[in-house]
Amino acid sequence: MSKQLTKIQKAILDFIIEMKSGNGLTPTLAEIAKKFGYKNRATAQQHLQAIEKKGFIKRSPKLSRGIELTLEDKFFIPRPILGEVAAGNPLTIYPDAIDTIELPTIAHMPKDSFLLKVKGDSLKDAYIFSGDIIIVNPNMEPVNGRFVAAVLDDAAVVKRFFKKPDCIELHSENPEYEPIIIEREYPRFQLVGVVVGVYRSMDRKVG
Amino acid sequence: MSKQLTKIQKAILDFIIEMKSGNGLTPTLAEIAKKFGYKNRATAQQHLQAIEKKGFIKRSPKLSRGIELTLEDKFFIPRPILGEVAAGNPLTIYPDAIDTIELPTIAHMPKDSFLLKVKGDSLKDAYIFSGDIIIVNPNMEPVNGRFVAAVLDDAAVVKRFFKKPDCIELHSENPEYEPIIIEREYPRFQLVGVVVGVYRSMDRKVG
DNA sequence: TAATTTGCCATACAAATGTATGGTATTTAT
DNA sequence: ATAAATACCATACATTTGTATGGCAAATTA
Repeated sequence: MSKQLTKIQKAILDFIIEMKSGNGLTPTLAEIAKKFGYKNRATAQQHLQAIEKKGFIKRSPKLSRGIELTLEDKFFIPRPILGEVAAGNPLTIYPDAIDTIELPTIAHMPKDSFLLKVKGDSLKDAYIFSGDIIIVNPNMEPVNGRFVAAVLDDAAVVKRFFKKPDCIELHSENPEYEPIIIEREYPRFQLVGVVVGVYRSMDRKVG
Repeated sequence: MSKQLTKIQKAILDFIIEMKSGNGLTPTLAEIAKKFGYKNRATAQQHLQAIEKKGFIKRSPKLSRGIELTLEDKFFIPRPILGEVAAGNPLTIYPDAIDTIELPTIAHMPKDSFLLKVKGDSLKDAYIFSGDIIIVNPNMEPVNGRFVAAVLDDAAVVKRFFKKPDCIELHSENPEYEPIIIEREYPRFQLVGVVVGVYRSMDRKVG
């Protein structure tokens, strides 16, 4: 493998990854320069040359936003995990990312969705296991029977959503857990989003 | 919802999606014009204006490659699945896509990776279930114990890989299935790639 | 029929973009 | 101690890019 990146080079690479993960666009030289307070694009350009020389990116000459992440050939882009959830024993959601998972680019998420890492086996009846990553979309209308992530008394849970005429019910897959019933105007409940997918990295031993 | 797209407008939108799915970059006006044989960018620009007016894209003014797919928040992008695999009863791999999966957002598909759809419950002991999508990386060196996809007598299988001094063994997770032993130079065996991840869309009812 | 939309052309322009070259100071390696 | 890499600056240039304007023929809609 090539040499290591310097601190600044790594920061720039992180910015590129962040941009790409965010809006899908790789930054231009000007955007990099602005982000890091450079007074001209040449500085950014020289950093990119160094990063490319070390093999972390590949640039298409003359192509705007033409930075390719060599990392992507390894298929993974690091993404922050916002918290851990357990359907049975809710865990606290952390304000900042508690961990980073490398999600394959193919499992890219809708712009404003986020990731939660499942802890414990309380979702195993839904075929979701400890260590799996769930993708949560906060801008999706929940439909009865779908899995949703919700915050309840400052803890995060993942359960099936059912809207009843006068309340909302959150069901566990495991019948041993009683459904949680949310009365109208329950102040300490907030729906976070709909679970749109599950991803499991296979580089660890499963089973 | 807005009006429908014309044939040409749809073709341009498809091209944008194709570009974004391919290298992650949304095309410039010049690239669209070139693709469709226009002699200037203005024509492409006018089509984009029409497409935007109908609500299918949103453009960031002055930003190069600044086309956003409005679809992103609402819909999912279809992607080809190259075949079906079942660890127990191998199925034939098809030359063309047999189906499509709807992956969240315009996922950037790494160039040489591909998807296989799992059929049957023979991988259930590995926590992979019927309907799950496995992501296969053909350019990765298999390590003992990892799951690999392989073609054996024109059928695809997914099994754990073990390299022994004089042969290769493919193990099922389910002990009822006998390990497949590949002698050296077995002509009808070809390793396809390493399973790097599993993705499960949650828009269907699981469990 | 008249009005609008569609689909293309040409030209023009300011801003953005990638690139090249040369310079300076500091840090790191040899 | 000398060389190389690092991290910034400044300036300059050809292309690329998004945008605007005007024109024209065909198809669609009112």
